[in-house]
Amino acid sequence: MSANNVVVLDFETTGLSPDNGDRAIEIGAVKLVDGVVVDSFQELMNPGRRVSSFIENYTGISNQMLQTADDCETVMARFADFMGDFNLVAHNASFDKKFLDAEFNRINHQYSGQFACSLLLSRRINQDAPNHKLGTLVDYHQLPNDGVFHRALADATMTGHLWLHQLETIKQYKPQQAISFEHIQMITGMPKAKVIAFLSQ
DNA sequence: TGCCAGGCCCTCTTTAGGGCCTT
Repeated sequence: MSANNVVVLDFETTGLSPDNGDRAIEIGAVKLVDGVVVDSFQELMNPGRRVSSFIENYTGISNQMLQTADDCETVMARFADFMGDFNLVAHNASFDKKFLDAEFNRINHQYSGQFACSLLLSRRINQDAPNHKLGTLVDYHQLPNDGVFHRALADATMTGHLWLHQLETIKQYKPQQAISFEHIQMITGMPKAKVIAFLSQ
């Protein structure tokens, strides 16, 4: 499957670990088909308990905003319809996958898409970046943004731009080759030190 | 009461420790 056809997603959550009782409070996503945004998704969801002041300040999502939101199960069912069987991209995908799996488990939903991680890809193909935080990479690559950070759709949209930029970077090394999703996963799974040499072959 | 994430990756490594990322 082409790496240009993916759903790029981002969660805002009550904390770092669903194993510690944390829940999703917002999901945002963009659907890329042939490298173009054809659809987007953003919904707040009520986790059934108050979020900390740290999370309110970090995300700008207040307890008041969540009071009127649908519950997580309702929103995640709608998101399941949105993402379908698309492959998935996230920045530090291990984090978003943990929450996607935990929330989908609650509604007994299975999905077939595979995850790719723009953070791990950046560490391999942009070793000169100051660091690999999403905000830093948006500045470093001069990617489009509206100045909003730590909201789900804004972060998912910026990650989408980063992903497409990364595909272009790989194409410079492999101009004759169609870049597949499996190709990205292979590169990401390679030892970091060997990646540039591999791309230059 | 006291606890509080986890996978990746580098190095002063592998019988380990700590920084980077995500909220």
